[in-house]
Amino acid sequence: MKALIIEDETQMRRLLRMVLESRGYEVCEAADAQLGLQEAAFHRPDVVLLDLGLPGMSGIEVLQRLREWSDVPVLILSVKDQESIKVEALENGADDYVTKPFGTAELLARLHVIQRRRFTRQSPQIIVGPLTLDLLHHEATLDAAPLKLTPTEFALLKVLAESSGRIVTQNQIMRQVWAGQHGDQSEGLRVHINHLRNKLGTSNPRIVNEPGIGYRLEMEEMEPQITDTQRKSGDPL
Amino acid sequence: MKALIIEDETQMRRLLRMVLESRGYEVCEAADAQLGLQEAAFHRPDVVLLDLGLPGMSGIEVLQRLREWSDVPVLILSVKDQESIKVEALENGADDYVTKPFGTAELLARLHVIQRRRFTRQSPQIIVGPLTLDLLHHEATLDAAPLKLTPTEFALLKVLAESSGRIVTQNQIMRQVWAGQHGDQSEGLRVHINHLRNKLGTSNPRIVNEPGIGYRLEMEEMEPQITDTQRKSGDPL
DNA sequence: CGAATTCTTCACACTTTCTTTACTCCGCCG
DNA sequence: CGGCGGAGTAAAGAAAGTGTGAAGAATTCG
Repeated sequence: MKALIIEDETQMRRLLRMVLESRGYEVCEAADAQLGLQEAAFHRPDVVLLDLGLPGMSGIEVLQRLREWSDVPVLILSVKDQESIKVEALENGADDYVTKPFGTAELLARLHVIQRRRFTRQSPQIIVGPLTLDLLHHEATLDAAPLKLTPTEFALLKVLAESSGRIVTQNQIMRQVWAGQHGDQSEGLRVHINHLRNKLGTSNPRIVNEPGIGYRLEMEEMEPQITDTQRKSGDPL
Repeated sequence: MKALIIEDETQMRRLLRMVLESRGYEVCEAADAQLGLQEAAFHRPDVVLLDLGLPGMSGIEVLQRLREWSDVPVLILSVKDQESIKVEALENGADDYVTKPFGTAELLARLHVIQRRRFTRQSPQIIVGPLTLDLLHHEATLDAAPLKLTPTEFALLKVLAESSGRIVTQNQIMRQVWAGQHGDQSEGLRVHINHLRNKLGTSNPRIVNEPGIGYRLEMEEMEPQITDTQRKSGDPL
């Protein structure tokens, strides 16, 4: 996943690059509007971060030029918090708008959102936080980095992600992943769960075990709203 | 611009016709699968709206029959919202998918997109790095040097190049390259992949295999992707 | 018709993935 | 404490998928 940063301040460019690369993006930079358009044409990024306060050509104009030939998602960065400028940028085809200074969490979240919006027009996907499963192409990405999954692992993760947050019983998993052949118990399942956990890493969407029942794909760090109604309703199986 | 509606419910047909005609489409209708294929052959529409829930022949089968001789953009209509059905339709050559009930605005927007995509896709050539496929003349060049490809090899490379960088399922390849004939599995595919790899040489656009899934035409070096190695949860931000 | 090209089929070595096995860990309950 | 059942982990064997060369069919073309 390639990201292009169009930003004149070196300091800010370096910060953005670090943030993005830590999430698996391939980053290229441009220090002014002219270079930015060239880089966009050459590298064909999957997302553009555009500063409005560029010297020379205005950010809005860059956006207009870009939109003449590209539909790449564009996230606007600016110190200006005026509504009129937001509106102008969005009307010219920007996908979202972040005001400096901003938190890296917010930046990444908004990046996620705009990429998701673009992508879901293309092919059916299952999205759980930073995890994305492209069912048509059998591709999985975590943050912006591709995840290399075997067919069984993909099918397994798909089952978990389809009902993410809820428990999936071992029987359900066995039936959906190993359709057709039944009879043998969940012996190999634990192994594949283990492989998946390793590939998913220790953070974000985690596969948690509900002893005696099955597994659940859960996001931490989200709103920790613990309600009684939130808990699993009777799963009769 | 002619549109063909293949839909059994009279109510829905009337609605679609109204929506489309209000936008200047020339509309013809078919109430079942058999008629739909006849109409498609006779009127040669520029876009087809196909309901999956037809009596008799399944929508998927209509799509397959249609794809044996036509590249017309097809927009699937269905009440079913299951991901697997979406995938099946898209793998069989559908261009997009709308779930009933839908807003007319969304319908028209998606129609726009798939027609534009067809046109740009049928633009004379596909370019992937140093590789160029001239679809009109069935010629391929690599680094300005002509590539001598057999018809099958060209079709195969075309499928891969059309979604370059992404995985193309073996099913997708089989259906697009050996359209019409079904039944035999990917036996000869491996041989042609091999031939293509030899002709492409060892350098830039490479055909990489995703075991159990399919193939992908990729450029440049892959960034270190996440495999079995553990990821760190601590983000240095 | 014959020759060249192209496609398919097959055999076999090789790689990746899946399953099986064996062991460990942890919480539970007597 | 110590056995028990469910789960996590690692490694080895089994299975499935893939790469490759060559030979025979099918096709095209002169």
